[in-house]
Amino acid sequence: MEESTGLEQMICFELYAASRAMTGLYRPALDALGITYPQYAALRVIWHRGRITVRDLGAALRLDSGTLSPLLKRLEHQGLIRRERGTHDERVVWISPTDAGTDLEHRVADLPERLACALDLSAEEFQTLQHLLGRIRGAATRTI
Amino acid sequence: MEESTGLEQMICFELYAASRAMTGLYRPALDALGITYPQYAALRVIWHRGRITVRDLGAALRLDSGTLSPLLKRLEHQGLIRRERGTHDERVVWISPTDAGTDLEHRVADLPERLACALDLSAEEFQTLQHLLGRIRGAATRTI
DNA sequence: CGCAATTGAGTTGTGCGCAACCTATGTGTG
DNA sequence: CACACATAGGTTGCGCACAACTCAATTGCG
Repeated sequence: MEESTGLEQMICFELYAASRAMTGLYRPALDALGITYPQYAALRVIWHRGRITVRDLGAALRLDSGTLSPLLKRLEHQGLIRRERGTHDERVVWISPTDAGTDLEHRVADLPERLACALDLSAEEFQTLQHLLGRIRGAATRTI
Repeated sequence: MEESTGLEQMICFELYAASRAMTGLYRPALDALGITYPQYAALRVIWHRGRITVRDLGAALRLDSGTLSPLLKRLEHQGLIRRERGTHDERVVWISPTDAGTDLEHRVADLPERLACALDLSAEEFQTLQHLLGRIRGAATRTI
């Protein structure tokens, strides 16, 4: 029996700790590929869309340009993505995976499933969690 | 209908986004008090225990000394906590709230309830979420 | 006792997250 | 057309997280 810390009843803390625990679960696999967890999340969206603006990527990840600009610069330096100024509207920057980036996609194809297994949740629990997290995110972002 | 991003099915991403949304929900209230969310989490434990070593605080928050040392130094500079070298074992540092720190506790007493309300979850959903997050954290930390 | 191994805290370096601000480009209105 | 305004992306600064490391104090074992 652990000593009480007064945090047990705080959903916010559970969320914060669970989120960090989860990225820790991804870390060994991602370290081997030379990318971080937020970089991986960004790549998932880029792979899925094929070609996306920094703005839309930020909307998908809920991250602003202050976070994304340096992150994308690092992915570009690693040769995983390409950045091109839009020709029609020169304010926008289009992101797309390079060949090396697409290659990486195939090497991590089984990662989500492997790690979902590690969590040992039933399909039903999984769905419940997803629903509740969505509602939290909705409520929290709406209030702002 | 939003465009698909390929992240919908990834519980890890929902967790990551929900956690950030939640700290964003706390931000206005904590900004007014001049503390950050991790500082607030640390203070909750310190208030609850009255007196705690850096080691035990780290175990409660799942944070290492690399994160806690500078965080505690900032709380000390703000006059909210005291740091004292242990007399019996001079390696350990004991953390305790100052009068100003205890005062702050009273001013945030209603914060968890206020923010729990903003989430608009039923008591049952709340409990389900707590249980599932606990299992995730357990599974993720056990695997390491 | 003497010395290797362990432990507790701190430091350094890297990469987020986010606020605040900047610049360039585009849009809308009179 | 001119000028205010909005928008896209970038920069700076600060505070986490976490790995890797240092150092001092303590413990354990022959």
